[in-house]
Amino acid sequence: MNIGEASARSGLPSKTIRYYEDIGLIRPDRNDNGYRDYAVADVHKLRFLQKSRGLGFSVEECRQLLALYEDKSRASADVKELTQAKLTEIDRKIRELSELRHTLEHLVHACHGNDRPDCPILEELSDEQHA
Amino acid sequence: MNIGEASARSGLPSKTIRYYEDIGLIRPDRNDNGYRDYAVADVHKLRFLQKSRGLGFSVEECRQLLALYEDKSRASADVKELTQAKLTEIDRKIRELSELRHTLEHLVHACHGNDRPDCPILEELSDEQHA
DNA sequence: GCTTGACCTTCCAGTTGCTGGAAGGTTGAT
DNA sequence: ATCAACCTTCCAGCAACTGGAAGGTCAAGC
Repeated sequence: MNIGEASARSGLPSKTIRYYEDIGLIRPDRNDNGYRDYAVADVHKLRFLQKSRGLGFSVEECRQLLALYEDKSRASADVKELTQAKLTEIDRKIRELSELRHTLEHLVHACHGNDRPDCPILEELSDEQHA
Repeated sequence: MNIGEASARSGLPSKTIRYYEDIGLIRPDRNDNGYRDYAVADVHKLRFLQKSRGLGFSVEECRQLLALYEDKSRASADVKELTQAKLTEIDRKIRELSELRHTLEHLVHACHGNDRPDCPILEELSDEQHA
């Protein structure tokens, strides 16, 4: 499929997809006319990239995550260690998002308007992290 | 407190903290010697920024989130709408992180080495998102 | 009191990760 | 055949830092 369809299916702008090719994250085929030709597997990788980038992983981290999937020898200790590190990071992010969610809910439901600055939202958030 | 301590307490590099001041996210006092002087509340904001940036929110989104906290009139419909939008976004991020976590666990425990490319990890991830 | 080292300051340049636009080729429909 | 809607490369610009130079401040030790 052409880049336009890959874009539509992955949720990434064509520009970004070409950029990801530039930096070696994906390697689509080329048609005789010079157009890029994306396989379904490429779209899966692009969706994966779209999500992991949106979740605050750097491009290099995304490269590692993709490598985890592609690495033939991913049963190795190295790969398991890296994966475990990423799992820990993901758990932390989930925890932080839950805290952020709690904070915003608190803002909407509990602190409507006039009880600030007694409303110690950011303090709470910080304290939780300190603990 | 000086920027060094604010950095240590917030987890943000001093460089980044100065940058956040440049773009108007925080406004620390200045001592007579010209040094920036951070209050505890500033550190809370910085921690907040450190987290929300790491969770994939843009600086502009972080500015909105901070504004939600600071806005005197945050009981207004506008603010509630924005907050609700952010809550939806946070829920999506949490869901995506959970999927990513599932994928990685699958990589470590189920697909050790030789059962690829039958192991349809990215396909799964994509399908879940399609649904 | 003077030096040393660890702070702090500003400013400017470089990097990462896109993003927009120009200039031009391809394709499919009218 | 021409028109719109694709695609191509290339180059410039923006967002969000990041590093380094050049220099001021401060507390400790001699």
